[in-house]
Amino acid sequence: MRDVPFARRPITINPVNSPTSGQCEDCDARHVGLCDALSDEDIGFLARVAQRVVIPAGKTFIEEGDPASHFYDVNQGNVRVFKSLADGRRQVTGFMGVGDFLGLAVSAQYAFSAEAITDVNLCRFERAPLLQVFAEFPALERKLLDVATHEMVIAQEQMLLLGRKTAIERVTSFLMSWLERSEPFPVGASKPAAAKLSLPMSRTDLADYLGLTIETVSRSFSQLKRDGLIAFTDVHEVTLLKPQRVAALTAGDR
Amino acid sequence: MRDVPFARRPITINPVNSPTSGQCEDCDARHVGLCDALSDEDIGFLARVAQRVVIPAGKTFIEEGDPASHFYDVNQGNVRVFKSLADGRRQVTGFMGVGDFLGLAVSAQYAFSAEAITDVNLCRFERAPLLQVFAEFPALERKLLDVATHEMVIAQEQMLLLGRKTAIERVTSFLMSWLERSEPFPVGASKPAAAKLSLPMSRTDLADYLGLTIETVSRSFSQLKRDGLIAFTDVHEVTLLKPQRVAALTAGDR
DNA sequence: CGGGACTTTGAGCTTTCTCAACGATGGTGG
DNA sequence: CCACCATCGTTGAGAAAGCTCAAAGTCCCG
Repeated sequence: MRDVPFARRPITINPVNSPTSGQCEDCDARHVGLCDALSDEDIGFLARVAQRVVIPAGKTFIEEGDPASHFYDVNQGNVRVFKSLADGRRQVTGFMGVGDFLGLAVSAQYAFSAEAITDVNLCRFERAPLLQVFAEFPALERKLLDVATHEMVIAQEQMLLLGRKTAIERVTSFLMSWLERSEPFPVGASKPAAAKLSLPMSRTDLADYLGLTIETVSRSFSQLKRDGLIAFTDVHEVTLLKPQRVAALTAGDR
Repeated sequence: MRDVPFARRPITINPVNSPTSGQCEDCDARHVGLCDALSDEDIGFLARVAQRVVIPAGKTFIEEGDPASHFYDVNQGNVRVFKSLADGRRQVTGFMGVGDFLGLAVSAQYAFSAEAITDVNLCRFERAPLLQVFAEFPALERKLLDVATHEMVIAQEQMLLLGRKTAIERVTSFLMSWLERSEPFPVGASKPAAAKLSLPMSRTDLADYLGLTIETVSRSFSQLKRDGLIAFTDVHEVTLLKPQRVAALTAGDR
């Protein structure tokens, strides 16, 4: 399912948008991100202007420079957001998951591209109708400001990583932040034990996210393996054997 | 005036905050950024909760990790925003100027530090009162969302620079983006002639912004000088002799 | 079982960094 | 008013981290 190369599966659009909130009940993103700002009574007004969209793995659904006609909210799966240079160099600016909001743009064009890493379920919103809902529910706009602010904090952290950290620091920093995202609530456990993580993205994605080459990413992983800090069960599944020692290599903020 | 090293001049606070809009009339930031969202009639309600603050060059006025008690709006001068690692490595995440808004934070602590590059005039807002004004004037909150979104676009561009561009590309990219900021309205002139730019920040600031060392920044400038693309009248004043040829070196977006 | 895509490992190279010295500039005090 | 000193910026030479190129290994599917 994941990463079916050049899948020919078409984008699926579910046009059934009842004004009831029924369709949101079983959504993984119901209580995170934007949607969390609305009560069960109000969520229907947002759902009414939403289109459920399924994007097959590998598919580009936002193209840098294209008219910024839609907003997206991720319900399921993982997305890479990136910018490219004319000669093909690429910078992944973030990996988006459940509850993340995509497509914020001041200008009329998207400033970035977005591709499905895994098969992805999205809610797609047209610009104008969504802005109308915002006008009716200020809580949405406030939430969006929170989201944007939080993204800014993450972006600054990433600039620090890209501008000033070594390869090993970048890789371990990524592992720890990905761990945090995977386990929003690390219950108890002052001495965190081993943690298994799924890494849906390719080494290329990772390299382009960390400002490295795939070879350097691979060598960094190998070094961490040799040192007994991590172990791979699968290329896309890593276990942090010594999370604290991994964390110690991240060169965290002062 | 600029860069008085370790100035002992104290922070000046002007407590006179009349509820009239009078004090905003001659402010350089009146019609940019946040304040631009309010009419002359309404601006007084914002001014009422503002404190005018003067920060001497070199002074840190936001410290990473401190309680995020205030917001700031730059009225005059330049500010560097940065994050640091425990061992002193520093990443400047942005240079802020007139009309820029500072201090957005989701968490209770600032995620970054801010220092005055030149002497700086700020409007300082306490958290709670400002949020109240936001509640009364939704246009402010919307504007803030625009601002945050725009900052996100700039941050993504900077990640691309830090992760994927060469030294010369970083320096020329910086020059062109600084040029854009200095001349928000490049009237006419399809063939832009030479443009003189003020670079208030130090080479260290620049290096920490571009993810380079000061030596590499210096060498890049020297190369551009040798090639006849730029010329320095002063260390902090550069003239782009061939803006288009400089632009050609930036490896812009595809 | 074979082929293609992805990942890992190795060897040599390039860009940028580090260390060092020199030069310029501006503020201060004699 | 000028000389000195501290700070900042420039230039050079050698070192190193990470990149490029190459080849071998792995895994998933058909």
